[in-house]
Amino acid sequence: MEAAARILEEAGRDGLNTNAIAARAGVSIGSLYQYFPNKEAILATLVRGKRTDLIVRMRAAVEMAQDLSPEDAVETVIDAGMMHHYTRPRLTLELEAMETQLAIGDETRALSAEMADLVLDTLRRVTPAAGPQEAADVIAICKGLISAASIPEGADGPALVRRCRWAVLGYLDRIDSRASARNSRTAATPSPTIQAE
Amino acid sequence: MEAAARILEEAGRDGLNTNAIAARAGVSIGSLYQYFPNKEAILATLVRGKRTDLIVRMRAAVEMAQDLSPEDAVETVIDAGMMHHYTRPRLTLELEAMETQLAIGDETRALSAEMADLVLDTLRRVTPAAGPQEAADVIAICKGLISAASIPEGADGPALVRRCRWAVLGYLDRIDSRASARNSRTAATPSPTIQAE
DNA sequence: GTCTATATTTCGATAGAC
DNA sequence: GTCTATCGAAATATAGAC
Repeated sequence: MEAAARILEEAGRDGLNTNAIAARAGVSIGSLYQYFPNKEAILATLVRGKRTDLIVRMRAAVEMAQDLSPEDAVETVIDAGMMHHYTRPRLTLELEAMETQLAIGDETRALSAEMADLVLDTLRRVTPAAGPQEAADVIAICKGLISAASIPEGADGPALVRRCRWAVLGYLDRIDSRASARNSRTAATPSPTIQAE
Repeated sequence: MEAAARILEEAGRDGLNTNAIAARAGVSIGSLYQYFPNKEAILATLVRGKRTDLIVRMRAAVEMAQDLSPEDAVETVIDAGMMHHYTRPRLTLELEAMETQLAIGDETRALSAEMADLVLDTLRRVTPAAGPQEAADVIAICKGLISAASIPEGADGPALVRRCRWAVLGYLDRIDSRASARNSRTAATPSPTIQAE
């Protein structure tokens, strides 16, 4: 697995083939096929490993964030997702690009659901009205910001976390305004930009 | 070009090969290679066409948005980006996934710069303190939300635009709070969650 | 269990007839 | 200009020796 990961980092997904993996691992192609039935199984194992790492980080962050203020809790969770990306950025990016072509759509959906579930509790501390849709949106927002930032490899970590935090809290604020505008007309300083439909 | 686009939509990037393109276009492989030097040229042409469409839409939206309120202007620009994605969603997704492996990184960077430039004027109407970084962030946020929404093909357009709008305006609000907190200590209701560093 | 050698397929690209 | 036929490379996977 580590051989495959290194090749992905050094040569990208175009340079990843079973011969290269076997050579990099110091075994023959025949031996490789004794441990994996085919190439896709290798990639799937790699993806699952990355996903497990993500879930572990997120669970730890959610756990740790319980003692913090709601806003700092959100930041802690964001930071966990970011560290996942920046631990091995190139590998993460390549694996993410390959996921769509790996016949493991069910696992992908399950991961999304678990991720949304994990962050939802933390989000609700800031915005009680938040639901699964908002959790998914927050994840999508952070993913978008993190991916965009890692394309030119200019990874200014702290600044990126800050901007993710702003985006997430800003988004949640809007949800909040919307929810309180719906529930009472005496909501404190409802944003004038929010319009009913 | 249309043959290649259709194959991408029907079979994805794995099913896209020069033989299939020629067959779908109703010509022989030999003829295909008289119009394109190699496969990459075909893909690059496809990507450039999509990009031109995006730029055209965005320019038109920015133009049209000038008469609207700042918030509605932002929404109009967001809507243009969304319509670009949803005109041929599968094709857009596949092309986006292929961009990174196409030796046209310069054009990609140029497009990002032009996109940021295009939206910046509109953003500044809401948040004068916005700069290139914020423009890039807003694009990344919308891209993240739109991509996430199109993975399960459940494209609820109006709801998605609304959530993009919230995310963007919420993010810009934070930038605003930060800018006014920096420029004057009498800023109206600075968010208590904003901390100086 | 691991190796070498190779079968098999796929695909990008070219040659040369018409 | 378009076609058929095919080359050549690369890559997945297997057979069978040791």
